Amino acid sequence: MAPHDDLPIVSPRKSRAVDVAREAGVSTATVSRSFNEPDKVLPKVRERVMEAARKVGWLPHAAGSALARQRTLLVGTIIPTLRSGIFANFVAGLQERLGEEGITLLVSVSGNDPSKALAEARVMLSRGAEALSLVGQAYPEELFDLLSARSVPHVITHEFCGDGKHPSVGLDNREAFVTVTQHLLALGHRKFGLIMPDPKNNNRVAERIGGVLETLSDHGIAINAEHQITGEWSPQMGYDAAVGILNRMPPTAIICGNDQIAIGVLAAARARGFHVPGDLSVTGFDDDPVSEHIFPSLTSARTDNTLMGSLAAECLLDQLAGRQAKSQKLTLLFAERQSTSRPAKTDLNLDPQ
Amino acid sequence: MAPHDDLPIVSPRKSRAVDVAREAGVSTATVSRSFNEPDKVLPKVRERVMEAARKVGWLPHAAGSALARQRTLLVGTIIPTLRSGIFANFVAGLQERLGEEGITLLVSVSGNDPSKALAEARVMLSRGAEALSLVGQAYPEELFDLLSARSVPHVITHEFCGDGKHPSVGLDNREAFVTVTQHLLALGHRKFGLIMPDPKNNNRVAERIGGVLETLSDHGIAINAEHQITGEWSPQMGYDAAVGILNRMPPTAIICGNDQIAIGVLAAARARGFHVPGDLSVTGFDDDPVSEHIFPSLTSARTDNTLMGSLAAECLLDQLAGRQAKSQKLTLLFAERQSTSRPAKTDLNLDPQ
DNA sequence: CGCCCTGATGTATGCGCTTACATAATCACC
DNA sequence: GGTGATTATGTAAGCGCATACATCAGGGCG
Repeated sequence: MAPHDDLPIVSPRKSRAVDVAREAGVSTATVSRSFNEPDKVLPKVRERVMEAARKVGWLPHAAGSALARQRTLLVGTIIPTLRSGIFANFVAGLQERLGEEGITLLVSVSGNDPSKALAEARVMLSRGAEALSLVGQAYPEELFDLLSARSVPHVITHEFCGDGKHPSVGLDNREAFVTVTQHLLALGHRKFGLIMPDPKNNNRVAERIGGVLETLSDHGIAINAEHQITGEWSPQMGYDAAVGILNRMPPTAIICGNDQIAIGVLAAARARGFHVPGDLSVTGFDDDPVSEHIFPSLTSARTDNTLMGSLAAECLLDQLAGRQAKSQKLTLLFAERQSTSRPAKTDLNLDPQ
Repeated sequence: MAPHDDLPIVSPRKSRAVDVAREAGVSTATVSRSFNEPDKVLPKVRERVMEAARKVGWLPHAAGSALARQRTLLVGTIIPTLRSGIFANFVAGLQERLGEEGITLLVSVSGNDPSKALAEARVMLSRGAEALSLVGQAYPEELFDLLSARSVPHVITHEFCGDGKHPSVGLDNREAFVTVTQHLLALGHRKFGLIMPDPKNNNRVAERIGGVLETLSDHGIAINAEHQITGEWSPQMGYDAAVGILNRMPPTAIICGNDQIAIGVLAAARARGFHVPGDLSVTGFDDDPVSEHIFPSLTSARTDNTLMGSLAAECLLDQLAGRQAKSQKLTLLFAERQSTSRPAKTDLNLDPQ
């Protein structure tokens, strides 16, 4: 036997459509049709093909298919991080909806770094992503140029952009924090602390901070500089920030950028002997599943991130199908709980009402 | 001008390597080399190529590349859900490490459904995944057949399999809950409640339950059937389960499958007037970042899931490079906090020590 | 000055699949 | 039973890229 006989001794080369075709006694065209347009092939033949495919262990290879069909059935999403329920739920919603259409989702994380996001976008386009979902709009212009040059459908999420420059699905972040702030104002608070994530490269957070400050300013209230803290968020960061804030001239309410921070604040209040909500009201955001069950339970607000994911998917699917993209403004779900109440003493509260 | 002139009026077809080649006055081979083996091409020429690529907006198309190169640089992971910090962190770790090697991660969720997992695995192989990361081993034999038939490297995570049937990276789940149980036994508890996720199709949870029951049994202790509850976990489930358990003949300690459940249990205890840890000790698992900051802070244990992700990546990279795969048993990080203490009254505690 | 070697580039084939088109087979109907 | 319509299948040409091999240009050296 010649040594170059094509006996698959060493590495049994992965099978290809032609192997299935041979096995089933048909042409590769029929194999392809059996999988992609089953009703264009005689049931008897189709079954023979399926059986042959099973026998030789064949799975169609997407690369070949993508090339021939000019269609990858790939969609990409770029998110700041997976380490947050917000984005994890969002991705889950996105993936579930896209999966229903046989589309595979490519996920990549940019850590809120615009240039990393641009690089990731390049990778995704190179991989053949047919559409992209982006969190916010804080990206280099070049990214959008890339998309429009190739007319790649995209959607901005976690942010509702009224201007309509891009289709978007998300919350009005400013409005959301206006709501939170007004809740506290209505309870009678006049002296505030604010602990937020870093607004750098994060327009959503910037909007939220803007919403708080503007609303307070409308009521003639300013936040003392040392009562306003931003940074890399975590419960510990909330704790540390709150300790600083409560140290001197403490406010009667602290608005937190999310529940993780707020839970740290609650711990700090406890450690410093502040009673919540008697001495201090605290609000979170995102409404973590545990926030309802901790003590004191946390006043918070959220939007349905899974829904946001599926709406984003819908928006991309619409565009891929040549339909008009719908932007959607999601509603805020506000949950008032034990961590907020009227301030115990009204201090210098001169509000004439 | 003839109407069929190749003027890109309507749809400016995405550019291909040949367009770049023409623009730069070289062949497609040189274009390819400029991108993949830059030092095999004269700097002057390479720059000309890069400039041309920029000009015509060309990105290499992965499908063509994959086909020609017989290499997709794609790796897949199948996880039960993204809606859990455990898996989100794991995926993040996995992706970070693979990304360093220029490998794109394909993520899909199976919801602990073995047949869904099999389907997802098929999709991933079809997409050209060169290796797979799987949570646990509770999959149809067919899935592993698929992998071994094509000799696709894989790794089992979130579970350490001593048997060495598959490379694995994870915790010894039984041992972990033995540790938790022994902690409570050492404190003097003799009457236990157990609230766990559903062990169906989830060997990790089954092992954990086994670890608890076996350890107790070694001490001659059995858990009352109505003090042992499993189900779809959430803080609310923990709350409901605990209300049931605390209703009659309450135990002095409740072991929970994770922190979310435990936080629900804490809420139930509060609602029923049980003081934690005086009247009731509670343990969680996974050590959620908030668990240290809530009141009472929660005794919990965890493993480093991001590390697990990067070790899993390493294991796959080793196999892809033809090196030996290393299984790794991760260490348990146990955190004793306020939610556990000696039981207030020793009840019927007859332990002679 | 010619030879050979090295390094840069080009030519052309094939990766695995889909699909337009060609062909063959079947059927209805007069 | 012949004709045209209809349906089932086959043939073959790419999809965009990488790369083995061929070619060509220099350069070193005798």
